[in-house]
Amino acid sequence: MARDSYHHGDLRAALLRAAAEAIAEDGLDAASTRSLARRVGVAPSAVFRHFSDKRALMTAYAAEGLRDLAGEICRRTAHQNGQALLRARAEAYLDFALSQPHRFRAMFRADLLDRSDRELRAAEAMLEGALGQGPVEPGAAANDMPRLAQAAIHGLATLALESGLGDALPDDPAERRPALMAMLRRLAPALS
Amino acid sequence: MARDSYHHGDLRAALLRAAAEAIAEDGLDAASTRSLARRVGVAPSAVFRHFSDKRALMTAYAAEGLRDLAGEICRRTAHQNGQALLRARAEAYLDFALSQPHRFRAMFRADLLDRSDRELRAAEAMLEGALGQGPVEPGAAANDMPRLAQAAIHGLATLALESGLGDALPDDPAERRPALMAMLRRLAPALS
DNA sequence: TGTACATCAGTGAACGCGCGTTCACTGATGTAC
DNA sequence: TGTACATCAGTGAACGCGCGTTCACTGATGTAC
Repeated sequence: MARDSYHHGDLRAALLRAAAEAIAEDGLDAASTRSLARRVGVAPSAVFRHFSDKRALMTAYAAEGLRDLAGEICRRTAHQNGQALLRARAEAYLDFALSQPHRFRAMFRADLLDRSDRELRAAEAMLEGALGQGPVEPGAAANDMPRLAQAAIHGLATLALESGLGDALPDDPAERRPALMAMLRRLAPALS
Repeated sequence: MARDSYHHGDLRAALLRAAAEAIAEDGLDAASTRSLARRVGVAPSAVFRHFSDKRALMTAYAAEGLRDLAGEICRRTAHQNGQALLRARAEAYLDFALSQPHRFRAMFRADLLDRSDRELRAAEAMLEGALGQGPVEPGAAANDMPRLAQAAIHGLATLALESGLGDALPDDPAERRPALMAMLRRLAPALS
């Protein structure tokens, strides 16, 4: 991790870690290739030895986020069924968005990402998988309800982050989560 | 509209019009203060005679968008009731997002806006009003269903714009609207 | 085990860029007498 | 109606900035004999 020699060891991973830190602290604009290089203690040009361009870096960063979210959802919905499964899934999604807002935003900023990237597509598929395994009997017809549920939760999360819910949401950040969870509880039955 | 004299006439409005055009054509990054000044045919510094800073300009731009969306919703839901009202509202919201994606994004980009601006807050209230007058008997208890419905539709719109719906949505843009409307039709009953 | 050499992962300087914003200014406008 | 003057809305030059990316380079690494 520390710079033990001329060669870094794993600069690629270090840059992604730096991006995660910088973005968590100061938002997406803090993730310039130069500032990340600075953070890691490396020349600006070194970045391009590991990423073809800035977009590639952001894409890798976003893919990691999607994978993490998918993982978190799987973890928190394991051994759950029916209504409880849906609720646990939604809560995991919302918690992720609320606790890592900048990261969450980056994951859905098409303008920053390379949609054709294989790693990104795989990560998206992984998230879809985590969201898709609904409480549906195997063999039943394709069901897009999980997707609608995601849309609803995604909208709730996005609006909450961008203060798009107006006075439906308390200003105090500490009270936001409970308020959102309450809304969620009302929403969940409608989407089962 | 044309520059008929040394004084512009209504530079403020002209700048907002320029922003609308530039953003519609080339996205949010195209709305730098300098490029807007260029577009209008005015010195870069002239912008700051009408807006205290860039954020103020973007805020005015977003407020206009929110008002337009609210207006559009009102227009298309007039004389509607019950299930039809909900669907018309959702369709108006989705159509706005799909037909003016960059503009729609700007309206919900908290990082670009001054949330405390009075004009913006008024515009938000206007949109809430347009969304809030649900099919609820007057005198009934406060109902946050309209907000949940907005969240669902907002999520659908956002995910569609950012290609977050994966293969649930056709690649061909022309087929997207019908596909989304179909999803909407399935969603609407759940939210009444 | 020791040396020669190809490969790899960095360096450092430079490129051109457009940005947001400021300042002292000047030309146009409209108002008061 | 004509003139004096305050106000207003522009100009134009300059500021400092950080950005993404390129290039020829060099020092470190690991492999083959």
